[in-house]
Amino acid sequence: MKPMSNARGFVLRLESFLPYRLVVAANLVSQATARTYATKYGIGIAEWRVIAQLGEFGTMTAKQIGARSHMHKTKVSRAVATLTKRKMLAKRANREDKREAFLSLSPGGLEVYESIAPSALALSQRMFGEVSAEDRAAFERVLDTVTARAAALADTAAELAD
Amino acid sequence: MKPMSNARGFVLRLESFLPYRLVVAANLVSQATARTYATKYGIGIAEWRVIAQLGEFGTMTAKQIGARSHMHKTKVSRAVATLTKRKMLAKRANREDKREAFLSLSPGGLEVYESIAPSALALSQRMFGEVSAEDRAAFERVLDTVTARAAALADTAAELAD
DNA sequence: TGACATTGGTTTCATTTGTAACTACTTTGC
DNA sequence: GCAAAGTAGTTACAAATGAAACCAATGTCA
Repeated sequence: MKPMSNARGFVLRLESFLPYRLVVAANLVSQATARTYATKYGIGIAEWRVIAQLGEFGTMTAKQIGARSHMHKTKVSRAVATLTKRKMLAKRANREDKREAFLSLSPGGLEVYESIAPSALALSQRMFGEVSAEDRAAFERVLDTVTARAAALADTAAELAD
Repeated sequence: MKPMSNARGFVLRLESFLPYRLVVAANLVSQATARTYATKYGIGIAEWRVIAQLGEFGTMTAKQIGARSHMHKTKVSRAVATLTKRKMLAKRANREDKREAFLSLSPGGLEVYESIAPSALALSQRMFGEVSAEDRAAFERVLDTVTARAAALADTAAELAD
């Protein structure tokens, strides 16, 4: 199938359009990851992210989790709710500010973390293992700048939206 | 906030975990893009992708669009439906196979394409413009391998799921 | 020819998601 | 000390989404 050239002779090639390719790749990664977590551990991505944050930092408020993991606060709220229901989280009230609560992994949650984390690394290895160190470094640089730029753009676009 | 080390002394640092960073970056890009398209042209991402494909290739079936754009067939179906409702698409029956239909941009649809495409490029420029040519090349290489690997993994995970 | 499997595409249904409204609490400014 | 504004987190509601059932048409193969 050849790209046709249209009235203005202008063609946007999606195949080489970076934002598009980035999103497609991420969707596939996300899907593969989700499938693995779901089938092996019966847990969704949002839940896993909460566990991962708490596994890494020990104790956080829902707000902190949301900020660090770039998740919407309702998503965090629901993930926390289901994890609490499954006894994977410990909630401790904050005396100084009763609106928020300190969250951490329960022994059961820690167990899940300890068992998923290595398998997450293995999965990552399967996806990025072949990539050379230089390419990986470049990849990270690009991700950094793009993340920053896109975040800024998303904000300004959100303002324009009103 | 320092990462704590847990029982096994094992810590997964999400900040430097590539799949995670990839997905976060893509979400931001996707959000920025969606916001822009929505506010400026009143169109969603799925609809835009259909338009982009048809703008690039002229005439395709829904199935081809789905395959090329990595979209679920129901998503394509719905996007096509709303675009048809807005008179941006022309549907032509296939005599040889009455199940499928040939889709292409109507004059109105072409107009939309012609006006969004440059602005999409501009948006991409704003996000990737600062990236050096070498880094960009490396970035594309990594995207290629990761896309392939993740697609394979998503498939096998799907099989395991049953 | 005619049963059976397959395919392109749509629709139904349950789930997921984000927006907005809300509750409970805290901070600010007077 | 208190009204107004702001914040952490939850909930209600509507829109988006994917899995599976479905329909019509085509292919297969005996």
